[in-house]
Amino acid sequence: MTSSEPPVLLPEERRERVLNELHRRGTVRVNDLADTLGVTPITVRRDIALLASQGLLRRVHGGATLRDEAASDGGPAAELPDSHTVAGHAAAGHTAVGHTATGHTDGSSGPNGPESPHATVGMVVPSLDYYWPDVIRGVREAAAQAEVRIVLRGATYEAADERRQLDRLVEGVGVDGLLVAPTTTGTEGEELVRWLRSATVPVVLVERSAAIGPYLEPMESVVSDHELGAAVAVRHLAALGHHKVGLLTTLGSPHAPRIRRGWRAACDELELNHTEAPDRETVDHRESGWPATVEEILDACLDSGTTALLVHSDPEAISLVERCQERGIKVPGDLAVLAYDDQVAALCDPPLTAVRPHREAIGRAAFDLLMARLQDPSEDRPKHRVVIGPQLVVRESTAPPT
Amino acid sequence: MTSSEPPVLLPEERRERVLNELHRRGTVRVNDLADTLGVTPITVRRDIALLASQGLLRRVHGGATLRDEAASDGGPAAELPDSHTVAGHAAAGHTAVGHTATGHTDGSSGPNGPESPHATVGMVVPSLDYYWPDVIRGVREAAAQAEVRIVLRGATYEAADERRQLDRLVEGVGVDGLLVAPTTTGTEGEELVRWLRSATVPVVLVERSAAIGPYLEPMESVVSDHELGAAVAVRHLAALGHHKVGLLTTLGSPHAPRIRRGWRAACDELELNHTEAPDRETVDHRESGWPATVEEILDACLDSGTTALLVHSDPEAISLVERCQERGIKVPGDLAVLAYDDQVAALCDPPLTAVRPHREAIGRAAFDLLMARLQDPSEDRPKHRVVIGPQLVVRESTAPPT
DNA sequence: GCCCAAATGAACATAAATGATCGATCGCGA
DNA sequence: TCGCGATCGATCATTTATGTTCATTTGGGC
Repeated sequence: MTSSEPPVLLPEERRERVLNELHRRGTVRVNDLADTLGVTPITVRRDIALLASQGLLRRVHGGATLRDEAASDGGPAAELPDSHTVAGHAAAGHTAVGHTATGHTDGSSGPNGPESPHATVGMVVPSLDYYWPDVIRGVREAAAQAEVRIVLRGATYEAADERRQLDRLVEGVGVDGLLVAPTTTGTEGEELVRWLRSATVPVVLVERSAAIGPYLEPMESVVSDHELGAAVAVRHLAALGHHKVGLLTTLGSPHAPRIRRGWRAACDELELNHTEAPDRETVDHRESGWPATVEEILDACLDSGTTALLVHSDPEAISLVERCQERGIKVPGDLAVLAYDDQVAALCDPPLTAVRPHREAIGRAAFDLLMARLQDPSEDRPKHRVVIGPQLVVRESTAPPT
Repeated sequence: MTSSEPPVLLPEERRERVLNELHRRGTVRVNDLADTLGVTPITVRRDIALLASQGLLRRVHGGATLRDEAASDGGPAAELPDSHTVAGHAAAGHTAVGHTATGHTDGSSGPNGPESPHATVGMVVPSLDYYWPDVIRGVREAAAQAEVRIVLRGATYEAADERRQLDRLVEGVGVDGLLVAPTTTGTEGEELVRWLRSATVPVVLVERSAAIGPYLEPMESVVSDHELGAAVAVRHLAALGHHKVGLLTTLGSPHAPRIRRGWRAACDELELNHTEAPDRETVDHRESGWPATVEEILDACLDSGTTALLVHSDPEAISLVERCQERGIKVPGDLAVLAYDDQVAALCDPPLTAVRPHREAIGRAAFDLLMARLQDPSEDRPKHRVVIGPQLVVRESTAPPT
């Protein structure tokens, strides 16, 4: 939060943020928004009225809600084709037989599943732009096959926020299960994990893992094997003849520690002399400190004779490659660059070799795991964890050192 | 977590919750809701009245119920198709509870013909008595649901043998996929792994893992988390107050290294003084050297003041407990014994606390994984690995040290 | 510099939401 | 069937959100 900043937003931007907030939270209230956006309630109300007239949300007393529901069962409803939908992904391919997800987890009273023949699954991810859309797509595809409804919420990277979302999904929307990529660090993160553990519906962690209980048993989860991904990257570079492979990760990324571990293990195993190779955690490429950091790193590479660099997050890798070219460092001639994520790595000028966590498969596997759990919620079914191997996509930014 | 949260809900949200609660429970009471939602009963009543006027529920004295009959109320919704035909096998209790996985049934060929050749899956396990029958049962149950045929072969613990079995299954029987628990050690083991890697049909390893290819990518597998199992055992013993926890594993068991790793890690983490605690690998309890080994170990425990022992494989644990009693060492009074496997641990005289890898779940998961792979055999589907957490079954052989 | 239009805020009247009170009803057990 | 306690409904008071109208500010063209 910590708002109270009046950086004169364009009205358009402001409305955008209203929608954004709405899609994150599910509901917004006028006064909160007024506070957050630094305008008076009147203005917010006008914004909401405008957006409502465009059918982008539903006005209610005190704020606005996503306009679906309408009559949760009244009629076929189904009137909004838009809403949140990730475009593209035409070739769904898989015809496949659907699941039969009829998890009615209520367990008590309700004699027969009264409403909703199909389950509803809540999903909370830290952001709705980078990385997660593909995961979401995987979930959506699997859910569509199983005829399960997905209720998506984006959170900030703040545990308190996520906790609120989850509460609302379980208590308010009444989901049958949760797919969550929570913040697990910090005090609030721990509390969040505790909340998840005692949640009344099954939970599957996505790209996160956490251990709980008296014996630190892991929760059910689906994760990419980032250790392996980094190791594969290093082995690829080593096979090309590089002897020094540096690492650069973004501060605060939940994946960074695992990537670093894999990188280190592989370097050790292959006896690459990485003691002198750069190993840095940097700010995000949008931060002001980024350009200076890049310079430092490139200097460090040149000084130490490092000929290859594994860079976590495509944008940073691309930005770094651009800077290389400005400084006359040839990629891959002088410095092989390998991006970790493969979100946009292909779009770089020399297209970047990249490690790609298969985000879609992660979503799909997470959904499958949750369905299996809904089908057998008993304690007797042991905790399953699924680990998915990333893939190495070789492009042009890696080559033998010259 | 109910109640204790009056964070000004939007009226709309509140009504939504009322509906959710109603759908979940079948009935709601005014006072309960008032309590839960943090408003007065009057407000709840008004909400219910409103929702009733929309035909979303039926008012009754004291609360509301789902409106079952088509009451032809004057509301906008008139009547709704109440045909909630719960899809497929709904509750059905247990009895071969359905896994879901992605749609399986027929393998790669036909879309979903009810008839048509159902897939055939070959399965090779090292033995048909200890440990594996339960795994096989899990596979069989899952296969029965998917209407897939299982061709089972038991091999000895010799790689050459297994290789021959596999060849015959693929070439002769013509299976569509393989579930294998191969011997991965030794020269022939490596060769076997290489054979598996280049097999013409998808392979899922069961309780084994192996890395292959230029970048040592893991093969698809389903394994128990034996590290975790051992760690849980240690934590249990530590929680009881033991400060020295010994370990005893059987020579040649493929699980032993992982168990040892988990044991060591947990001991380190909990700062148990295991440097002096016995850590032994022994021959099988049927070997002639066994009795002498037991004596040695018991002596070592007594000498070092070790009060708890984790024993891999139930038979060894049972035999050891018998010998304890002969020597007058009380279990659990003088020595807490924890068996790893829980095959027959319950049958011991003081029934043994044990770590139980859920063998049936392993079989089921392996089958599901293979089916998912058959459905999408493309390289694009990344390698999945499933890790299943063992369960701790507390019985009478563990207690605080006296 | 002037004027227009969009955007915003202020003030005031209105509507909605909520809670309290009290008499009327309902449900259930004696 | 009677009676008692729990519920309910109607009305009123209070608080909060909204709609409307009018004034002020902002940003451009001309």
